[in-house]
Amino acid sequence: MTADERALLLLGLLKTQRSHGYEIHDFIERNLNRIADMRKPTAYATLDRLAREGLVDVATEQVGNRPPRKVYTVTAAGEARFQTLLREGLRVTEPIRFLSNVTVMFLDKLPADEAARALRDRLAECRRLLELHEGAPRHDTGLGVDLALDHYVAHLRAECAWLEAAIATLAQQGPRARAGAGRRARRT
Amino acid sequence: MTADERALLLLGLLKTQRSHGYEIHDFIERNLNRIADMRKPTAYATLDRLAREGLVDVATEQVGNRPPRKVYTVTAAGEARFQTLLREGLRVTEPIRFLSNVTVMFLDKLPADEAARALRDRLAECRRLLELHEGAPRHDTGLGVDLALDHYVAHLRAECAWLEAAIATLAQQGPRARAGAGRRARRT
DNA sequence: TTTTCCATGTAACTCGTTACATGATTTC
DNA sequence: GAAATCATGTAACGAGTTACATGGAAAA
Repeated sequence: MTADERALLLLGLLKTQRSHGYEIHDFIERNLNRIADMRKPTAYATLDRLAREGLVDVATEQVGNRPPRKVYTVTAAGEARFQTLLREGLRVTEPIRFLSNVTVMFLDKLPADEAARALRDRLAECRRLLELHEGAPRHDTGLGVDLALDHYVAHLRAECAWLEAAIATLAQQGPRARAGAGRRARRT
Repeated sequence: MTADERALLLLGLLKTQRSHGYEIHDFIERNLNRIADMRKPTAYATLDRLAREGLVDVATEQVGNRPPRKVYTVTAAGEARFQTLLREGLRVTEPIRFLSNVTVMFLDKLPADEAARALRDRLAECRRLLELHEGAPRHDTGLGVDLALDHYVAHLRAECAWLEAAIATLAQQGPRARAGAGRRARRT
């Protein structure tokens, strides 16, 4: 998980609901453990950084005799940054890796047509790679390497299939439900 | 890529063919770029570490007027470590991630029955996770999070399918072709 | 002639993790 | 009374990346 992915994640969560370090870290650990993973000091440090960059506002709140909380709210600049990071996330292509789960989880925060275009681009790229590797001549590098390439191709196929489904889903839901409709469960 | 994965990768490659830093890094960059990714200083540093730990032997060789090469060979200890690392790699389960590509590429270096058992275990775990997430009640966390979980499930499915195929492949090839049969192409 | 290749590294920098610190409060 | 929860961090450590250094040879 890169620094940008962390910023994207925290901004996205805070956008939906203002929160403080302890709670947001807890939420990620409990509900998003299959999608993301962030240690506590990293969460606090990232929030701090976001505040220094003016992407979030801080307000100290006291509840009963509990330790005071630093509650963060996304600023206009933060909102803008979120949009940028989300768009950048859609362009990232690293060897081995596919679309970042963090990017995916905020796809509905993008205008439907833009998300659709980005996903179609990824799909095209994905299919290109698939063609490239599916029938590709294997260097005589051993059965294990072949299995590893199969492994790669298998996940490439999964990515393609998911992209197709995601495009369809967004096409249905996108035009109706507008961005910002996401609510996340908090025991609060 | 963890330090263990790097050690596994280099030991595995050196096992097949003795080599030096420049060549081995070049090989990874050219032929394994979909499976692994290692910077040059990291490659050199790792080789150095392996040497200090007695897992490889070093021999300086001169070819013509070229800069001298430090050619590495796997020792008995290195062979043992390779086996350990490979077995450990099969047990690693991290959130988000699946079987490491580096582990996969050396699967044929394991006794067929042991590899089969490990893969069947992974398959069981994979199916368990799939059941857990496939029809799982989605917290009301927004369309994007749903897509991210779909994404996870899609790759989980791919992993299951690949595991089944890999088990079948190893069952056919394993008993006949013995370990150490891997050859990798070098322009040398 | 300039660029790229061969071949090995060092140094500085960035960054994240682990472990620790603090202190009140609630639960077992 | 002990342990876990709430809440925020600091400090030390380890580890990897980028940029830089060196220097001859071959290719463009």
